[in-house]
Amino acid sequence: MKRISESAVRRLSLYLRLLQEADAAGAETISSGELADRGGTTSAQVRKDLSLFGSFGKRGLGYSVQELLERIRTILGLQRSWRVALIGAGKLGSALFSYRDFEARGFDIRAVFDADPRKVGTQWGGLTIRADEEMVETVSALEIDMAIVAVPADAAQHVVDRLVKAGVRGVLNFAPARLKVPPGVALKNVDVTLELEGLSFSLNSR
Amino acid sequence: MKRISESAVRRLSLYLRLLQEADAAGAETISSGELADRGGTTSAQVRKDLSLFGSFGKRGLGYSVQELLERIRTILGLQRSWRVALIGAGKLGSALFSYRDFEARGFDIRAVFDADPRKVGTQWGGLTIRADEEMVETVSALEIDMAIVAVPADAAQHVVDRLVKAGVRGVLNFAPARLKVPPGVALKNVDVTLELEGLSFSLNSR
DNA sequence: TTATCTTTGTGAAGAATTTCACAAGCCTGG
DNA sequence: CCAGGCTTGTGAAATTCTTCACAAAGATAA
Repeated sequence: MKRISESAVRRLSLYLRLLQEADAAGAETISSGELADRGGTTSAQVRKDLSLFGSFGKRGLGYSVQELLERIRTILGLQRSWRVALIGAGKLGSALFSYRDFEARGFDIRAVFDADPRKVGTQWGGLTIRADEEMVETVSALEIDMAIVAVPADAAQHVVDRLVKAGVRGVLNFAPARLKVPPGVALKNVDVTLELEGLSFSLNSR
Repeated sequence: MKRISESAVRRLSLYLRLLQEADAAGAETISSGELADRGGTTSAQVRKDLSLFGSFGKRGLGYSVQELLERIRTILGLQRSWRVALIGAGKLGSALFSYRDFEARGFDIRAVFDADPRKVGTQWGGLTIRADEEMVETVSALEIDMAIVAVPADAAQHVVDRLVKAGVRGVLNFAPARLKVPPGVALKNVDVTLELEGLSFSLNSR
């Protein structure tokens, strides 16, 4: 299959959200133009993105909201739910954990780890925080698919190495560090400082 | 001046971090190849990125770490510090507020707002949480440059409208919503669900 | 000094992504 | 059934981004 660019995937994810809104608003069908307006892109872009995976629309009418929802869910692999581990029970970890929107979208946090012995054993909404040392064993046993890393930068690589050893195949990293993962493991970074610096650049060059 | 792509700016921001690490490790000079290895890109890319702004290196030797640090700081607008408002004193807001790395990088949180009357008046590390209603007045008075929006999706547009009215020129949005801002206001989105869905896509297509 | 090694800066080539533009298809109203 | 109005799907063009490849220049060693 043709290679799909990262930006195309992001946009699909965005369309999914827009479709859910349209669905909640009771829309039966939606056109590429409407999706484009709401998503801040162009109708040609929307159609090209979708055409990478098939032709889902009806000429003259647009796309069935229900059908397109289902199609994009399938494309993104969201028909199933994913087992997620959260590493780091600090403030950020806590914020992410209680952001229960994840669950609604099929990302199911099944385990939480922290390096701090004082936190280990604490209950977080039905889960017991475990020690980092247990990570490899527990993550394997629970068949965790992906992990969210919310630890300090200097601990991140070590954590990721453990996760990889435990068979995790995707990592979402919040630590401001460039992590190394072997091929076959997907890695995404969220770096807030970097975003702020991007804003700084924009504000600076006017 | 030539248009600079967003990806180039992100990479500059990354080089800045790598240079700080190199500096801390005592390096005097660094080559495009070393930067590329550490940053996960290519040496040609590094040189192209830098050449957008001038020629800072010495052939045969590389770049002076100190000088390049300074140059990139200038390019990104980080010689000055920026006045930042944080909107939303929930878990995420709290995590962001205590992430004091921002301050070290010149992003100075000067005001915190929340819609919940029970939180208003609370002290957060020297700052008093203010009511949303005060936003326009206070943000103008404090000459806030940019804002971090950490409120629920359905409140985000309203918040941003207020911020724009108050003269804010950059917004970093954490709410899962597509926000509208007038031209002249920079907007960046951090959307964790979208990143997770990107991972889901990767794991799904193997 | 000269030969060799390294690394930059940059046109030019190549690849990827986005936009254009239009034929073809479907719907509605008459 | 036909005409008019929309909207898709998609080659082709345009644009943007990345990689190549090499001359030029500084460093080093003898």
